Amino acid sequence: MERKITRERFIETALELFHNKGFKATTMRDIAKALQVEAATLYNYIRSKQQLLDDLVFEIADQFHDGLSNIYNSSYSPSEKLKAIVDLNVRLTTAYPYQVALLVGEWKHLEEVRQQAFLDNRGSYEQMVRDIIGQGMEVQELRTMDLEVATYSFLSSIRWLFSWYIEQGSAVNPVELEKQMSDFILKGMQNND
Amino acid sequence: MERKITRERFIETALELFHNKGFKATTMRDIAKALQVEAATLYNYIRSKQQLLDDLVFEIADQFHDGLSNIYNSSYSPSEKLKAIVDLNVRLTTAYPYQVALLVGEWKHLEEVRQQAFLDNRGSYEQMVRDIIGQGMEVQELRTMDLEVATYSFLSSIRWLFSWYIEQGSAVNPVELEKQMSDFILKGMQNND
DNA sequence: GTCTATAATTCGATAGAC
DNA sequence: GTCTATCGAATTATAGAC
Repeated sequence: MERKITRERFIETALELFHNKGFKATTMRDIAKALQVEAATLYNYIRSKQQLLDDLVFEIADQFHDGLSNIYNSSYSPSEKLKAIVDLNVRLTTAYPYQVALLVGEWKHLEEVRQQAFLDNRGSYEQMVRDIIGQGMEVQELRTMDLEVATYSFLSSIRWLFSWYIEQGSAVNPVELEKQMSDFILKGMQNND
Repeated sequence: MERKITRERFIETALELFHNKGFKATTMRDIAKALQVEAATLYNYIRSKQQLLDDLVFEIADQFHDGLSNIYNSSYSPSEKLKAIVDLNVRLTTAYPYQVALLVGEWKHLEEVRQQAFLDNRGSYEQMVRDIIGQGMEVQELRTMDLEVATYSFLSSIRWLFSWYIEQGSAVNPVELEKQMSDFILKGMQNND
C-alpha cells in the first residue's frame, strides 16, 4: 500500500499526461491528482514545470543525436547506414515512447533560447541524414531522386512511430517492426539497375 | 492606410500564431497585438477561442475526408488511388498549410465531445487508406507487406508535408512536388515480379 | 516529504461608452 | 466596430507548519 511518490513514478505520470493533453494543457494539479497528492508536493522533485520539459526533451534528443553521430561516422555503406537509422529510431521509440512523443510535439514550449538549441540539434540530425542519402545516390546505391523530398519523406515516415506504438498498447515486437519498416522505406530508395 | 480588420486577416493571423506557438500558448491578446487592436475587438469575429479552433479544424478535416471518399469510391485501380491520395494531400496542404498544421498538431485541444468526433473522422480516413492498400496487395499491384506498417508508413510520410512546406517559405511547385512524392512513396510499394 | 494557504500573474470573456 | 475597464477563474510557484 505504498502511497509514496518516487521520482520515476512522477516522471512516468507526467509524460503520459503530456501526451494525452499536451504540455501546456496539463497542469501541475493534473499531475498531482493522478498521483493522489497535492500540487505543492511535486516541487520536491522538480524546480519548475518548464525545467521538467527541458530535461525530458533534451535527454531524448541527445540520445537520437549521439546515436546518429555514431552511425554517420561508421564505415557502413550509405544504405546500411539508413537501415541502422531506422533501427535506432525503433529502439529508442519502443524504449521511451512517451518521451519521443514529447520530443516530436512539445518542443515549441521550450523557452526561447533553449528552443533555438533544440532546433540546432535537430538541424544537425537532419543534415547528417541528408548527407547519407546524398552519398547513397553518388555511389549509385540509391536511385537518383530529389534530395530534399527523399530526406523529408524518410524522416517523416519514421517520425510518427511513437503514436502508432502507443496506440497499439505497445504490443509490438521491436525486431519485427524494424525489419518491416526498413523493408518498406528502403525498398523505394534502392537502385535496381 | 486601412487599419480595419477583416475576418480573413484575423483568421490568417491566428493560424500563423497557432502554428508558431501552439493553440494553448497563443492568447487572444497575442492575436490582438499582431493585428494592432485590443483583445475585446476580436470577439466581434468569433464567439470563443474554443469555437475558432473547432471551426478551423473541422473545415479542413472535412475536405480531406470528402476528397478521400471520392477517390475511394472511384473506379481507379488501387495504386492509382494511392497516387490520387498523395495528390489530394499535396493540393490541400499547399493551399492551406497553416490549417493543415492545426489539424495535425492541435486537435487534442478540441473539447471532449468534438475530439471524439474528430477521431472518428480520422479513423474513417485511415480505414479507407488501409482498404485501398489491402486491395492493392490482393490484386498483386502492390508487394505483400505487413498491412499495418504499410498503412502507417504511407500516412506518416505525407503527414509532415505542411511543416516542410511552411519552412520552405512556400517556394515549391506543387505539381513537381506531387510527382516527386508519389514517386518516392509508391516505388517502395509496387510489385515488380 | 507532504500538507494548507496564498501570493502573483495571466487568461478568456463581458459590459457599456463612443 | 473598437475601445476602456474589469470580472472571475485558473495557473505556477512559494512560505511555513507538521
